[in-house]
Amino acid sequence: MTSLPLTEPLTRSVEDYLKAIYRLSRGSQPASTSDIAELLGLSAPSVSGMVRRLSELGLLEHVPYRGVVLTAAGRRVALRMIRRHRLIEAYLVGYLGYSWDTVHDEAERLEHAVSEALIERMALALGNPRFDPHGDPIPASDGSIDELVYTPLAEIPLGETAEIRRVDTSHAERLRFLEQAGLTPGTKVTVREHQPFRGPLTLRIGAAEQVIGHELAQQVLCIRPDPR
Amino acid sequence: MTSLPLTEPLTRSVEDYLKAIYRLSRGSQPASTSDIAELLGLSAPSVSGMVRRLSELGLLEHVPYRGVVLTAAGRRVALRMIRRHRLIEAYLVGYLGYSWDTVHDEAERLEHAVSEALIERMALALGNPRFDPHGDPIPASDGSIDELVYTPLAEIPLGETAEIRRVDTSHAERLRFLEQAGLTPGTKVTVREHQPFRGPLTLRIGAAEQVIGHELAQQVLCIRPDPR
DNA sequence: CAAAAAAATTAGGCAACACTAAATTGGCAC
DNA sequence: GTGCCAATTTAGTGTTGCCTAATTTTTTTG
Repeated sequence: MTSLPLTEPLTRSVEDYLKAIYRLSRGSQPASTSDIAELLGLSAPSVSGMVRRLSELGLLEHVPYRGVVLTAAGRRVALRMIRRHRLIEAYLVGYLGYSWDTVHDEAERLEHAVSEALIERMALALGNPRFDPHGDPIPASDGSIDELVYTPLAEIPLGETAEIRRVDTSHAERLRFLEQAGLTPGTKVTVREHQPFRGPLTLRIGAAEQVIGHELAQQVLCIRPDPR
Repeated sequence: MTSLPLTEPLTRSVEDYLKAIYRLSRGSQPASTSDIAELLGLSAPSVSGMVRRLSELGLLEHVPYRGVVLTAAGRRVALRMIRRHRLIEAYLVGYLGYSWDTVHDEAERLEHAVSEALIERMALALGNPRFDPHGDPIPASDGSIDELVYTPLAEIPLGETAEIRRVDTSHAERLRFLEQAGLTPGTKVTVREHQPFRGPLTLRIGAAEQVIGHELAQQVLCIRPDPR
């Protein structure tokens, strides 16, 4: 069975739902109505209604009261949106002087308006990058994506040096803090101290020391020099 | 009386209506319902309905059965959209390798999605251009625009040499023809022949000769070396 | 200037998407 | 295993923005 070309143009709303569901069902857990509502800032009944429509469109499968999983067609759309979003972010930072804490909102709107042709031109201008400014992988045009497995900075053992590869937040203030602290992809950090009970970590970054909270350190993803 | 800040975000539709009405009421003629419908590809009743809403929002004034004129607030919105559209066109041609016949559709979608900040960054990258690739003037951020008066190529007297400054169409095929014929802004052309009754013109462009129809020649706008 | 044609408006609907309030279902505690 | 709480769905509404059909107004024309 070949995948249907999916001719009808999708609305912004539909694209946002699919993207949200994709994010929520990584690990192939079904996404729950309330999680989707939470992520999109909508009421649960709105989500219920849209979920029915999307399942009628063949973009997802819905088991009532159980949750929602994307179909292949739905996943294709979601990955296309993620590709657009991340390439737009990369382009805005690379060519238009945006900082990594301000690109998200702009990309969030542009991703729905941009043509396939424009996306490919941006990709070309950037040299087909594989990661966006936050270190998030950019899906290829065929929908393939390499989700690498990283270790959260919060879980790096005391004394070890790790290299930051990805920052898993789009919250502007956090990103600004991280940048000012020097905690950006590509940087090497050593864990100097780590208070118990989800307490703060003290890091050495080059010559400087920096303290950050446990929660934030969960969102800073690293590779370890000798992985275990 | 100061101009109200107009806080509410406008929809794509509203922005398109205001842009269309602005275009139609140059020369300060009121725009008719059917002209708006024609330009936007909508039915007349749809336009009637939207016109009422827009007049309630204070964006235009409507005299029933007579037509529609933008208010200062409406004109401000229209000019902002036109600025966006033309800057986007200029940017896509200047930085992303678009040709002048393909930028229109892309800009038509992006103009609704782009932030003020992004527009200003594009303008900066381009060096605050005053004209887009078709020679259309780009309104300044304060809404000022210099609509220069040009002479259509169709009205240049026989034997005279004129310089093309602007091409008044967004029709892709026409633009492609004009480009291939060498009839782009900045080019000097001499009118060699002009058949009567809106017949074709024969032009000399550098060393080459080119015949174009009267209708198209109406859309190619020029300045005459010694105006009259 | 009256009748026909053209233009505009009103009336009545529909689809997408959001909401709140009310009903239903499922899982867990006891 | 019954009862309760949380999650979910259904019911009923509102807004935007489009449509067609019917009506009204304006313009044109013989």
